[in-house]
Amino acid sequence: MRIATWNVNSLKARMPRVVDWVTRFNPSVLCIQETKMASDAFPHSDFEELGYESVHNGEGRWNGVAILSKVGLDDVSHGFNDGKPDDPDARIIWATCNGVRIASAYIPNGREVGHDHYHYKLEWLSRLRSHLELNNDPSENLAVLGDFNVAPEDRDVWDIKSFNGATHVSKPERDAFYEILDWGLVDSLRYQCPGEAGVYTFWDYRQGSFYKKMGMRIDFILPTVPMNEAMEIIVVDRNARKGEKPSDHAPVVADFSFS
DNA sequence: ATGGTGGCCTTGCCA
Repeated sequence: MRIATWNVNSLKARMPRVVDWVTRFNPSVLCIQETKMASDAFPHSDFEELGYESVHNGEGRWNGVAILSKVGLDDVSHGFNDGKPDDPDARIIWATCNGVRIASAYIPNGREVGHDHYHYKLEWLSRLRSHLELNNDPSENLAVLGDFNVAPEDRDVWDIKSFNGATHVSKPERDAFYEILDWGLVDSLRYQCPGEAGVYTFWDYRQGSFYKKMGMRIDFILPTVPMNEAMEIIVVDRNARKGEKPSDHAPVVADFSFS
């Protein structure tokens, strides 16, 4: 079972790249973030032609998350089931594919430390942890995939000194990220590459960041401990950041073999 | 060189 996540930064603008990537990598499940697309505009039929069922939680101009699957797409839900008011943004969608509970998540950016949006980000991460506690079990096959907008360690950014006082690396954000892992999820790329630095999933469009290797590792595949045991390989396809009209994020893709 | 890009549509805001 091949599972992937990709923040496409507008599915409308990225559709040719997404179709090309899906055709070549043939994932069983692809989690997409930042569709920036209204619900009625989602190209379900184009994905159906490629062999995928699809579900989308969209709002239009911003955010928007989707799951494509070749291996079933059941028990779909949007947002959090935690007894609190609905999240106003379309930032997470859940489905069960081949017996694996999957989430495609786009965590708020935060904008600036101390900004209202930063507090919303911390609250959002806390709600994700609560949702998992209330609705799931860490012994099941489950994976949260997506753009977390958090770099958990200093080596997950190109130069920590450039991030003094910045979002994505602040202690409250990192603590909130590790609170989610502490429920029973594994940073699977870090697990496979415990000694690596310079493995990134995002490079800003500005400043020629990609060519200068000024990246950040902020997109993750986070399986439960038992599911992580079934992982065979995980890679970042940084080739997807090259060429014509790339997203500013690269896909992360992992293979799992369930006995 | 004190800005750089890209995407959306609210031609400013967001990342």
